[in-house]
Parts: sequence; structure tokens; C-alpha cells
Amino acid sequence: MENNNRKLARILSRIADFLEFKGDSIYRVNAYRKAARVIKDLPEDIKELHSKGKLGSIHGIGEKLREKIGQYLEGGTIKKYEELKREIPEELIILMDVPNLGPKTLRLAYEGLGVRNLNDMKKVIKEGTLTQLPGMGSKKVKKIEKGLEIFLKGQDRMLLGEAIQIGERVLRHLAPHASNLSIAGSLRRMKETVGDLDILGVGGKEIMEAFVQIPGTKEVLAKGETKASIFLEETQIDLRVIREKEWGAALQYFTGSKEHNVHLREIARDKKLKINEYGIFAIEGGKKLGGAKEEDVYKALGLAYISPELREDRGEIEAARDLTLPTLVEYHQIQGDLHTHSQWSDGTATLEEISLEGKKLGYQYIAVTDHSKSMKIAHGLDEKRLEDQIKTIRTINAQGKGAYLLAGIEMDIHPDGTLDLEPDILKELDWVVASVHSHFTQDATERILSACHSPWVHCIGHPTGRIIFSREPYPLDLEKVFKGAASTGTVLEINAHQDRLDLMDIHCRKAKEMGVKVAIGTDSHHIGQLWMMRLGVGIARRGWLEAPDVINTYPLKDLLAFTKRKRKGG
DNA sequence: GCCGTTTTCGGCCCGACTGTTTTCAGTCG
Repeated sequence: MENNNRKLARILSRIADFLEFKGDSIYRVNAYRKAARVIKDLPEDIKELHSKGKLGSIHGIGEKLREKIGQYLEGGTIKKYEELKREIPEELIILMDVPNLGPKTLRLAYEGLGVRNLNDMKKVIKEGTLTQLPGMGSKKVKKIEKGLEIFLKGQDRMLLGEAIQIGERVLRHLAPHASNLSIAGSLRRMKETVGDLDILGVGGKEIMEAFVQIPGTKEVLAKGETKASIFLEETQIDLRVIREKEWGAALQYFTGSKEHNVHLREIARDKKLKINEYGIFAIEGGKKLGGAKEEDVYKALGLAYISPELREDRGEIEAARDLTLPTLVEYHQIQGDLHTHSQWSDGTATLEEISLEGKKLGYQYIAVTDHSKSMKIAHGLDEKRLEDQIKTIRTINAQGKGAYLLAGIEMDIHPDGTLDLEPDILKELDWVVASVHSHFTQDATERILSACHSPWVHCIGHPTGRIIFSREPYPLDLEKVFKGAASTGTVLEINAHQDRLDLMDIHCRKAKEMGVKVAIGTDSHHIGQLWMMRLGVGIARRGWLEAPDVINTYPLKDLLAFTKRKRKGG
């Protein structure tokens, strides 16, 4: 369902690049970029919205773009896009994504030196002809060359889970030298992937010194009084030293998102106010109205405080104005993990270890959900072994040393929609997750729906099947899945493993709207992965979920009562 | 190209940094 949205968003964004290259109005360019972003963020298929005539209600898409979207849905492309491609080589326009190389420089190179693609660009850099262009010196060429390197390496983003670990390592190093310290940027917003890391600190010169000496630093890219950048292994990290009285304004500013901040500044302008990274000011007279606390910024604009995870300009500003923001689920409300693997299948931990580690984490319970028999490479459990495992789990629970273990399974859903295990054994289990693990190219909608209709299945694991950076979701009509889950009382998983984060944030929000509950599970294969629950909570928060929407905020007794309800047919 | 109980036309966020400028353009976040 997202395929249409993503493809259309890419075309619109490409049109924006073409227009910017041509020197068209930057406002028109931005209109295309905004539309592209809004469409990418939509939880439902643009085709559906179009056919229902609901495109008109989307802010940022007007008459002309509606018409162009119609062209795309009917013919798979947009006339204007095709014309632009004929006029200017798309190979050239793609170079707009090269850091430090913008539309003006690119156009100069195109018109002045006949650069038409990546190879041409490499050539004029190597031969030194690029410096012949007006306003182009050797330093600029160096920067572009460096940008090209990053561009060619391709993957300049990392997984949220990796970013958190690097970020916290940096914080630990800086903590002794700073009176205040925080992560900002997309990592603070818990975006599923992160580019650069932004760190803010209050302190003197020592903090800067400590920063550029963090073990693992490969290169110091810049170092001034208030800002420094380093390459820590493969990651660029920016540190900004802030004054205490400007802390809130800076934290707000550097947390973003850019779109969220732009929207805030529009509101500020209407209120005759100005926001920047130093504070919030009256335009007339310049009187400072605040900036020490992040809340100051929102308060001055007549808005409730908005949690970082919501700051994507997806309606949170309107909700803050109307006091309809959700009370987001919090990590400390999580009572247990609902997806783990032990050495009984392809994990490394023993059942005892899982139980004890759960207790350490403050959990009441942990579900052991090893693979079922079809997953032969994962040493999946057949009925007999599962029966043994259930007995072992009950014995461990009787000892009462650790967190309560829920006897569970992550059971395959066969391509024809049938389940991998018989009801006789499923009825013995506390928690049944059903997942798609094969035939990824066929449409999985009916397959998942038939699992939802089984009274034995509590939850659908990693519902879309995507793996970040490596595997697309299987073809799926998520809206139908949400409907089926809602009508059968089936829970959908937020798989919190850093490689999956599936459902995604926008799906969570849609699921909630449609009356579906979610379960967060880490899919841990050893106990060193259980911490990823934090990532799942981050995604839930980005999806506007509240504690009652997430069933592993329920105490054990309530959770068990909840799981029994489906078996009794509601 | 979008949008509006301040506007259907004239606006459209804000600042830092860098380089190559003799006063500012380009790029970034």
C-alpha cells in the first residue's frame, strides 16, 4: 500500500529538484517538496484517498497537484516530470543529492563545462576545470569532492539502535565536563534511522576538548568556540556548546524536525514573535520572552508542550493548540517483553536467563516465543518439543526467582494461510504470535487475515516484514489487515528490533484510529538485545500511542485476561 | 504551487558558516 505513496513522493520530489535546478520559484519548489513529504507520511494508499475524493482535505495539496496525482494514478507517471526529463538529463539532477553541491553550482557546471552526469563531474574535479567557473575556488571544489565521496558511499544513515549506543557513549564521555547535556536531532525524536548525531552541552572549554578527544575519533572536521564536528568511526557528530539561559530554545531548535520548526516559526510570525536558537523574541522592540526551557517556546505560541517524538509536522502542532495531544506511552510503563527467542530455537539464552534478566529490567513478565517447526533453519519447535518447553517454563515459574515466563510461540503462517501448529498444543500456550517467514513476493494480506481469524492467534508478528536497509515489506493491504485485526481482536506487533521497527510509526497511528491494540516485542535472540524495548516504545510514541493502546503496559493479570478474551470469542 | 475571519493576491522561517566576495551568494540544518 505504501508503494504508490513512496513512488509518487519520489516523482514529486524529483520534479522539485528539476525546478530548483532550472531556477524556478523556490516557493513552487518547496510546494512540491512539501507535497512529497506529506504523501510519504500518509498511512493510507493515495489511490484510496483519490478514489474517495479525499485528496482535497490534505493540507499542502491543492488543485494542480491533485490533477498531477490523478495523472500518476492513471498512467503511472506525471506529464510534467516526463517533459522535464526530456529537457534535462535526470542523471545530472540526481547529483543534487551530493552534499555541498547545490542547484546553482550544478547548473554552472552543466552550462559552463557540459557536465551531464556523475562521471563528467568526477572528471572536471580531477582535471581542475571546475575551478574555472565564476566564484569557484579550490576550497569549494575540495568540499564538493568530499561530498561526492559521501554520496558514493551511499548509505549515510544508520539504525536508530546503533545511533543510540554511539550517542550515549559520547554523553558518558562529556558528562564530567558539562553542567547540562542532551542528545538532539532525529535521534532525540527516535526516528527509525539517523544521519548525523547532534549533541548539546552547557559548559566551558573543557567540554570542547573532551569532545575532540573521544576514543575512536577519526577526524576533527571543525572546532570553534561553540561548535565542533568530529567523525567518530563512520559517524559525524556535532557538538554545540550552549549557554544555560538559552538551553531550551537551542534544544528545541536543534531537535527539529525542520518541518516542525518551520511551522512553529510561521505561527510565531503571525503572533508578531520570532523564534531562533537563542530564544523567543517580540519582533517589535526585540524583547526576549523566554528560552531557558523548551516549554517556553511552546508556551509563547499558545501551544501545549510537544514531545520530541511527535515533532514531524504531522498534525501535532494543531493538536497542541487544541489541547488534544495524546498522553504518550512511557518506557517505565512497560511491564514485559512479548517476543523473545531462547536456545530452544535460534536464540542463545536459557529460559532461566531470560527470566532473571527480565526481573533485572523491572519486568513482571516475558514471553518466550521460539520459532515453530517450519522454521527448520532456526531449529523450530514441533508439538512434542513445545510441550517439553511449556513444562520447563511452568517449573521455572514455580520457583519464582525471575520475571514470570509466558509460554509462547512465534508460529509460521503457511503461504496458504494455514497455521504451523495444531490447536491441541496452541491452547496450552499463554501467548501466540503468528508471523510470515516465507514467500515474501506474494501478497500476504489473505494469509495474515486468516491467521487473525484463528481463535488461537493473539498477535501478528512484524506485520509488514520489512527489514531496514535490506528488505522491502511484502505486498500487503495494511488497511484490510487493520480491519481484520480490529474485528477479530487480534493484536499487531511493534517489533522493536533495530533492524525491523515494524509496524512503523505512521502505521501505529492508523492502527489506533481503527481500534487495533499493539504489543511491543524485541525479538531478542540473546539477552543483550532486550534493551531494544526502548526503540519500540519510541516508535509507539512516534505513532501517538498511549499506554492503553499497548498491551504490555498491562499488569500480568490483566494481560492474561486480555489474551483469554479472544479465545472465548470476544 | 499553496493558502486565507487580517488577504482570492501577495505573501511564503531563520540563522550560521564558508568562500571568494569588495557587499554577498550558495549551501546547510
